[in-house]
Amino acid sequence: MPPRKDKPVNGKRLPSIQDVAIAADVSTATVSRVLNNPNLVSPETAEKVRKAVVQLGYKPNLFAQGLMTRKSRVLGIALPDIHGEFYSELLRGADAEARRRGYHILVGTEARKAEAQPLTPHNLPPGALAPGSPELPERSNLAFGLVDGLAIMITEPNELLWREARELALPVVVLDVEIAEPGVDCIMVDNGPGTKEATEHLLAALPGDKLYFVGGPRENFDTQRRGETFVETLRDAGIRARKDQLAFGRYSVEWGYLWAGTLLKANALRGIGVLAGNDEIALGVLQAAQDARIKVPEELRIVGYDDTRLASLVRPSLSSVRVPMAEVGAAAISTLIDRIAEPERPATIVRLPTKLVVRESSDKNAASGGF
Amino acid sequence: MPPRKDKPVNGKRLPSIQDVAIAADVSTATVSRVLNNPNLVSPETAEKVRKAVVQLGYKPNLFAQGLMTRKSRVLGIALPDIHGEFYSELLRGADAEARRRGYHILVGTEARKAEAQPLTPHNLPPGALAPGSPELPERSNLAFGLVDGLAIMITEPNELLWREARELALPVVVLDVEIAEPGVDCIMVDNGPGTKEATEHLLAALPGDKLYFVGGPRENFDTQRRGETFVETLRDAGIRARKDQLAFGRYSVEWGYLWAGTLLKANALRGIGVLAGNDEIALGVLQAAQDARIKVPEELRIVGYDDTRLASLVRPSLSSVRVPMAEVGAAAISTLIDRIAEPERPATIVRLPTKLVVRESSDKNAASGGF
DNA sequence: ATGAAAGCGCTAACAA
DNA sequence: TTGTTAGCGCTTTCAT
Repeated sequence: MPPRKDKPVNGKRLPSIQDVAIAADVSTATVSRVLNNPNLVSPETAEKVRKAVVQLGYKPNLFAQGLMTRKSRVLGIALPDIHGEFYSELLRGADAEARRRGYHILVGTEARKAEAQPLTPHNLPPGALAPGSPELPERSNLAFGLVDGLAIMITEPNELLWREARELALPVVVLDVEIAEPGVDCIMVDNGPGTKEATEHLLAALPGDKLYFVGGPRENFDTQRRGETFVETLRDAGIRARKDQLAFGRYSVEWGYLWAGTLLKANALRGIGVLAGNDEIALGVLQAAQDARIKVPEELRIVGYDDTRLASLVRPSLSSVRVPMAEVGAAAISTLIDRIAEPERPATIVRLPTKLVVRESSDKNAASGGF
Repeated sequence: MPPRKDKPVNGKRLPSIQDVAIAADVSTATVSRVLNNPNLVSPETAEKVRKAVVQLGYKPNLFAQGLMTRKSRVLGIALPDIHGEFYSELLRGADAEARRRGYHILVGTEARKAEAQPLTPHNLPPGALAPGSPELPERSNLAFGLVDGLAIMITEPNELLWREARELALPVVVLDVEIAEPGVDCIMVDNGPGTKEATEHLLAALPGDKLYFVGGPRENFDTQRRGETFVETLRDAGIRARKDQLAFGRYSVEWGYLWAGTLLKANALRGIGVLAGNDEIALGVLQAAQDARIKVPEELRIVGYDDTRLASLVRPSLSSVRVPMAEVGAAAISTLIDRIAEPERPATIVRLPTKLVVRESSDKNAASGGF
């Protein structure tokens, strides 16, 4: 066995499997076995090797390992933007599940704009998104090559992101949009139950024509689905929603405040009920009401969405539809790992339920605060 | 040249540098050069190669690349807990800076408990933390081997985490604690200015003996430093702080509410000023005041800390000391990348300033809201 | 300017 | 049970 050439890197050379093999007086194969398939090695040899491993402080080189096994135990997760409470919860759930199963998480923010060609949200026919244009070899923004799988969240039509992900020969799970492609699992928030519950909750106190849905961006899938369910629930109650009962804007306090302002001018903010697209919008409406001395919930009932920390911290506390973001993150990772283990299994769709949490902003008898 | 063995992985085999070389009718070395040192190759050859790269959709194998170069362009970041607005801001700043400089981020939550041996926060003598005990080869919780550098945030004494990081032959930058170790850069939040400013702001309206500091955990470095500066500022104003003017608990609304409750019982909540250890604590105090019909800011002045989104969204809006978390994250990444490029340069300490943002909770004339 | 060849550190047949 | 050997896909001398 020729002696290893000593090419020190960065000052100190880390011990390689060779060093361990020499120290333990065995072959590298045996060392490898001790680390990966201990049952193939006699207890005595294994012990010898382990001692050498500890003594030298040997850590397998993950690049070499990855080169051989094509596995890194790293999962990529691409979010539209890691801003705010919302995504941080998702990331938290994802990270917890990942570490539980011995994986690591590589985060990637998807900063690019949505592309010209919109992606149809529902039941996309397989192959419809097949690579068409010969893409330029631009440096990809996710370290795709290093990850064993990829979870991508698509909240708005974004063909480019999707295509890029699909061209990879990588297990992919998609969050927030249903893709009917074999082998692609989806994790969805089922906005239905929560939205229905919230709308009915408001209907219990107010006539259907006094109810408003104030959503986020019109392109946002969740806003779309929440708006639809809102309309359906009204219809089920015998009310056909007017166009002005649905509004779309942004997921921000400002937009909620603005929207409330326009109703205020028309003297129409009193005596109505509002289902907001998220908690920030709801808060904007709430603040506008407070500034106009309109009593919440007596004169104006408000229900937010997402049930972020904000909802339970403001006064009056905000009724809100709880969206289990941490669970979404965890489910994504869990599903991804399962698919890696079993690449050919049929695509699954996980649907996580939403649920109304009633607080003061829609019911003066609701328990205050949140603690 | 013997033909490559075709061992398809996961269905499809990705093109290797060999495939490109064959397609372009050059050697693999040339392909490599085109990708890494284009100036070493004639324009015509380069063009040929590029065409083949695009046509085959070739992406270099990052494991093989890492094995050779010992670089992955991935940076690890270990946070105590990725909960809440606070860390999500940090992560956001870090991710933005990382992608700006062509790196990716691997997140790792440090879930382990603080160890028995506490880590002295300031001016630790070099070598004091040298590896002493022969650690068990437990599976490390960060994919250390895959990252080019590591940013770790240490908010409380935690020798184990530190030692583990130091044993790696990895560039390390430490957040939130000063480590006097050669080659280790530190990113610090300079609590001084903001705390001083906030305390003086309160002193302008109230006598020093009516001021209280309600901190987070006693072990938390930031809470410690904020408390100290609070005391110093009072001293500079000629007031010697009583013990009961400093309180320590947790970084939560509940703790703030609780603390205010005890003062309330003693009928001592009116007419005082409170500097809270973070915004949640401040909010707890605020809510207690509201529940007790104590007017803020007229009868009770409150200043929070961190200036999270919460501060500008509650009513009355919360004065708060702004902590530039996104900048902290960005600085950590930036410093880390600089050190990777220049491993031997002297250790630097980056200090990011804090600054008081006055809102309604401490000054009734302050502009409302935040938008 | 280009190619041949030697590994980087590891795992996995295949032998023994 | 263990060792030998052949690569994984890439970069990088060293020749040419």
